[in-house]
Amino acid sequence: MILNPRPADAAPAAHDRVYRALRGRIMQGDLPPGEGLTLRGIGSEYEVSMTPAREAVRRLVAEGALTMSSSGRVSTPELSNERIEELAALRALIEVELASRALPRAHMALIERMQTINATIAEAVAHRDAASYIRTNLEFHRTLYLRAQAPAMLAMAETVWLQMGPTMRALYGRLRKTEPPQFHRLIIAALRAGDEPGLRLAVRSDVTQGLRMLAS
Amino acid sequence: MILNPRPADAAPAAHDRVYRALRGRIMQGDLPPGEGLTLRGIGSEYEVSMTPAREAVRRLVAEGALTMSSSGRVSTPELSNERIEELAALRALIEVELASRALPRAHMALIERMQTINATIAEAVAHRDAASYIRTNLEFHRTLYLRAQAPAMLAMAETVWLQMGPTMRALYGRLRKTEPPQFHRLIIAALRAGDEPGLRLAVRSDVTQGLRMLAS
DNA sequence: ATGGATTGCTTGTGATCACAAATCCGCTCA
DNA sequence: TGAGCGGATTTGTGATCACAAGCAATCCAT
Repeated sequence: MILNPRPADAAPAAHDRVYRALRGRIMQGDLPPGEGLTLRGIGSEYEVSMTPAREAVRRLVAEGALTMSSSGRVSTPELSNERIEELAALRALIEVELASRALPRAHMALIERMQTINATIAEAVAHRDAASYIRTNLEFHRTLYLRAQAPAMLAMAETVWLQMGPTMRALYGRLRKTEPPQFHRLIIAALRAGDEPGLRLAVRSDVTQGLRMLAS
Repeated sequence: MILNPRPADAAPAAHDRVYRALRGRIMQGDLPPGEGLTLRGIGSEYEVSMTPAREAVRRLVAEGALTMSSSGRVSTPELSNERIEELAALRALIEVELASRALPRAHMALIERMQTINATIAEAVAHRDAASYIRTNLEFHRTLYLRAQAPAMLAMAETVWLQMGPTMRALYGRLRKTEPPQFHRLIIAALRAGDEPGLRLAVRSDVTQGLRMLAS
């Protein structure tokens, strides 16, 4: 029997490090829509050659986090209103299902953790910190969905988040008077009550909420 | 004004050609689950160097069509029953929505085209041709979903198909007595009648049908 | 002064190479 | 007979280079 087959603490591959860094920045809205990226630029920024930069970018393009022109230039996506509506509908479909599957396994410790995260969100809103808001909001949802024990669905949901990242920043950034997340309280209340229809409605409302900002 | 800015008929990039070829083979079940692939092997098979082969493989891994071990070895995925259930549930969620959105735009020519495809499926079943069955079955669904005018959703659905490709082959391959697709007739009938609830049920049934083969 | 061609720089693509790690094979020894 | 071990080979990773296409700023002609 092999004693130590795990490269767990080994240095992660360069392309993976670059991928994770870029992915994090995109998902939490660090990059505005339409931002152009170059392989050599990414390479020098993370002190690697073009090869790992290319692989990280390719992976993000495959996930829809970046778009690639016919000539190979990559940039953050500028989503049309129709595409935003589609992505919101996908979020509603997948996340309602995830929440529903998580409900039977949601015990008190989880609900309290979500309440803590929700308090952090309220802080971010008060400080007009868009990046912190987006990041903590995603953490709120992910905390719940992890309990669904459905990794493929969660991966799909994260892919959708990733695609909306730059646009979310643009939306929340231009927003002046933001109210604390009202639907998060409904989600927590439904979890407490074990109310599945109420939970589905609350999640759907929370996810679809951002759409109304498009009309502004 | 530039007269001819399109590289439409230009030679597609090598990595893209390799990607499409591999993707097609995976989606229609040419490769069994657990099949190992090597970059140099792919490169020599398609007469390219390792670089395009690596990019094609990376892209497929990002889409879940291939799995990558911690040491970087790639192979077609061997799905657990839990994962298959998840993917089937995702298909049900997304494809029911796609069908629902396509329904108002489904005119007679489309329905007739689907009926033609369905006849081809029956032939494939009669000849025990698993690859042809899978390919034509996907064409049946894609023909309908294209009418939904929802490219992001369709891309998600195709990603799920891709992940199930090798497993589908294993499932249909071991199947002896196959009946022609019963639910496809229900789908067509619901389209004709403009019956949205019936369409949703028929699509959900058709998508979930394959799950029963797991119990065998 | 303005429109259009052209030159030079930037950028992505693909090939090749060096290297380290993992895998696989046969061998040895208990 | 079988488990552990050794080296040879295979394999992925990352860097570098040559090349062609793209893009932009410039320059010239009208």
